[in-house]
Order: sequence, then structure tokens, then C-alpha cells
Amino acid sequence: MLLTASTGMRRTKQREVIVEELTKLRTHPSADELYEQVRKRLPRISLGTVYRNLEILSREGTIHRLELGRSQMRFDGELNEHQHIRCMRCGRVDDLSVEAELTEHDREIVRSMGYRVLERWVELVGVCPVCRKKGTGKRRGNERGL
Amino acid sequence: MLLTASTGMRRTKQREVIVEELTKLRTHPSADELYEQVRKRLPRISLGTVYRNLEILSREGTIHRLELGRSQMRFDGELNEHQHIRCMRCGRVDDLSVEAELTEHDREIVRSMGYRVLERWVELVGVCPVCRKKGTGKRRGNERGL
DNA sequence: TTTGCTGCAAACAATTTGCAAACCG
DNA sequence: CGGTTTGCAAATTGTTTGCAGCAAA
Repeated sequence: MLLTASTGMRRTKQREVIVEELTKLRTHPSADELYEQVRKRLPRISLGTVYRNLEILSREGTIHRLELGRSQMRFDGELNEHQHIRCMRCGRVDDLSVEAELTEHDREIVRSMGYRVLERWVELVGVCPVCRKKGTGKRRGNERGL
Repeated sequence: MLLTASTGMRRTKQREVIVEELTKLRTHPSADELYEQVRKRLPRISLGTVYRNLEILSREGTIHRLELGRSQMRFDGELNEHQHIRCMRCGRVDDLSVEAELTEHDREIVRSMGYRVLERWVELVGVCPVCRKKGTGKRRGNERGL
């Protein structure tokens, strides 16, 4: 496991197993699913511990938190609108119009997986101008820019 | 407002105002934000009514529910992984490797908006092979396929 | 008059937090 | 030892649901 020194993070059995099982699973598990998996090796671990570690580990850049699940749903009166840019700090969502069409090759991949695609969702995640002015605040481990 | 006839939907003041305010707001409001807005015109409306209407209206295709907010967060031990395909019926998420690079023109647009982009998220939403076999179930208003 | 719809409150589900004990360095 | 981390339980937050009365069609 990376990052134990400078960050003040400690190496605990729980954290170790959480990372191991998460790396092993290739299913993008939810916190709860991962909890069930980890529990097979550490029956007395609590769900809260799993949540706390996922939070810390993703902040340190050891794991990745799929930002698709922001806690709130959002609605739009405009139909056929699937491109947005979202601020990861304040949750603000703005419209966007970028290309990102699927190639025929892409379609073929999807077909071969047996999926029927109904929506294409392109979302850029970043920091909005307002939050950028407010200064850094809580930064992610691997902030690089695209 | 569309769709009142065949669907058995009724035209109520609440529904009318909800659609009006949602169309007026260009901010992709959360249910709660929309509730606050609607309350200025209908002070006695309940949050439950707003939720129920958003559900009905999006099922009928009058508004769009941004699927970015599925209720659970998901985690990944693999970093730099941002392309997925998700089943809208069962929530299953599979890896995917499609193009969808940003063009230089796209980058310019984003820059001009003042955003700093840290993640590019491409998600295809559809129906997975398992759910397709299970048959149609609850269908969306405007299912077309991409 | 027949359902669908509403307000209200209670129920749920995912996640977070307070606290005292246990543990890492 | 001193600060982190843990297990547990209670608290929060966003969303859904049961119900009795109200109101469109």
C-alpha cells in the first residue's frame, strides 16, 4: 500500500484488506458490496470503517471514487441533453456542448457486450470558476488536469 | 404541458408550476432546489409532491432526469478509469473502452467557461444482457437506441 | 363519481459522525 | 505515550411511501 509516511496515515489490517479486496474485485463495488467482501476476512469490521477508509484512500489517490454517484439527483426541463460539466467541490452543473461521438468501432464493442445503449452521457468533472477563486481547499491526491 | 390524455395524467396546478419553474431554471436543479423555487408560488406544496411529479414527468418523457445521481457511490481500485456502461434497470456497471477524446475546440470551450477539468467521464446508459432477457419491464417514454 | 393527486408524516437507504476503547508507530 | 483508527450506535440526508381528504375529468 502506498502513502503511509508523510500523510500520517497508519497501516491497519482493515485498511490493508479493504484495498486488497477492492483491487481484486473488478466490479466497481458499492461500499456495501465491498463491506460484504471484506467481512469474509474480517468478520468484526464495521461498515463505518469501510466508508471512512474509502473516503481517506480516495482523497490520498490510492483508489478512485466514481463520481457518477453524487448524492442528489438532478433534473432538466430540456430533453436530449447529456453533456455537462460538474464542479466536484460545490456540485454546480453547467451545460456543455462537446463532440465525443461514438465511433463505429465503439458501437461494435458495445454490441458484443450485449448491451442496448439508450443514453450517452459525457460528463466532465472539475472545479468551477467560483470554487477556483475560493482557493484550493481540500485537494485530491492526483490532480493533474486534462 | 404535453401528455395529459392517453396517459391518465391530470393537469394540476402543482404539476404545471413544477414544469414551468424547471423549464425556467437553467441550472439542473436538485429536487430540493426546485422545491424551494416552486414554493414561492405555491407555499403549501410538499416536497413529496415535487418528488412524485419529477418521477412521473420523467417517466412520461416531459422532463429529463440526469442519471448521474444513482443513489450509491461506487469505488474502483484501478485509477484513471473513467469509461463505463451502466444498466439503468439493475445498476450493473461494466468497464468499457471507447474513444471520446476531447477535441482542441472542446478544450477551448471549457477553458472559456473558467472550469479546470480533472476528470472526463463517459458513461453509456442502457440495458444489460441479463435485463434484456428478462423482458421489457418498465420502459421509458422515448426509448430510441443509439 | 371515479380515480388520480395532494399534504403530511413516517419509513427507508446510503452515508456520516460522536465517542470510548484499541492500536500503530 | 499520543494521535489514528476502530466498532458501535445514533444522526443526517435524500428519497419514497401509506393514508385520508381533495379535486380533475
